[in-house]
Amino acid sequence: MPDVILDNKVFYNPVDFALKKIGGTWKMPVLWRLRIKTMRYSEIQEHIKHISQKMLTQTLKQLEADGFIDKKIFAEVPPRTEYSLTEKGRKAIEVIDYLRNYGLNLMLEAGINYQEMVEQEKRKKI
Amino acid sequence: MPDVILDNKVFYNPVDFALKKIGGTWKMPVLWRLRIKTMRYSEIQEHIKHISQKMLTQTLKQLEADGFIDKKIFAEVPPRTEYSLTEKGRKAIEVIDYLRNYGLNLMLEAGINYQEMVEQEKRKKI
DNA sequence: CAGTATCCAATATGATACTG
DNA sequence: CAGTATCATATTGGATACTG
Repeated sequence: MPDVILDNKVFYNPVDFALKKIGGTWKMPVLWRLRIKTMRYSEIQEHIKHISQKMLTQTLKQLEADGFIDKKIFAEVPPRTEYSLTEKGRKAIEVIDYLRNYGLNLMLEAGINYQEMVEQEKRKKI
Repeated sequence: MPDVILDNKVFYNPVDFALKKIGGTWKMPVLWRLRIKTMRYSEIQEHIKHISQKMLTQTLKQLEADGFIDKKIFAEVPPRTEYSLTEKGRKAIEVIDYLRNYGLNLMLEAGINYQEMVEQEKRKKI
């Protein structure tokens, strides 16, 4: 397999390329939240447990630069910014959905019923 | 999303779980090579450009521990070891194939015809 | 041949304080 | 509210030398 160089980065193969675009700890969680609706910065942060301001900002910046999301700034006080999926971002959702189902299967094989865990957490919050 | 803890590791979500099992730089390349046939250590190393001995050993060890590959040691001199996919490993190939196709599409959008690059490299070697 | 062991560099992520 | 800037830490990967 030949190496590919783009924007001064080296990609070893197509999977490496895909995962350098939407992989890492936070890109898929952010895209996944946006599949439902347009969200503002603080809203995304509230929805994703553990994510720091630094990583959220960095993740949003890269996803926008790579064309997966759109950013709309409203000239208001206090400022408001809204993020939404592009068509390219919506294609990525299919990949995330596929990977997510595979992950759920792997977890079941390991004896973890994740969907049930999610249900239990909902009940606690009510 | 609740966190999941298994073997002293924290997983944030199902995608995180899947990619901690078959993600990283080298696991998918190794699994992908084994989809064709059983291979020995040195054979895998020759097929995967850039991979170091350390990373190959570590990758094989983790894939075996997680049940994606089988390791068979032959009591010969010099020693011979063969690695092959398990049924779980063959399921992972489907995921890799999916991700690979997505990566090829992303590359095309970025103006990179990877399949053509692979063809050109073959011609050079002949 | 098929690994181990050790040390080092690069990158990814986190914590904290500050700002238009 | 939506960031930036800086410093610290953790994880990953690479280089090199050695071994049953």
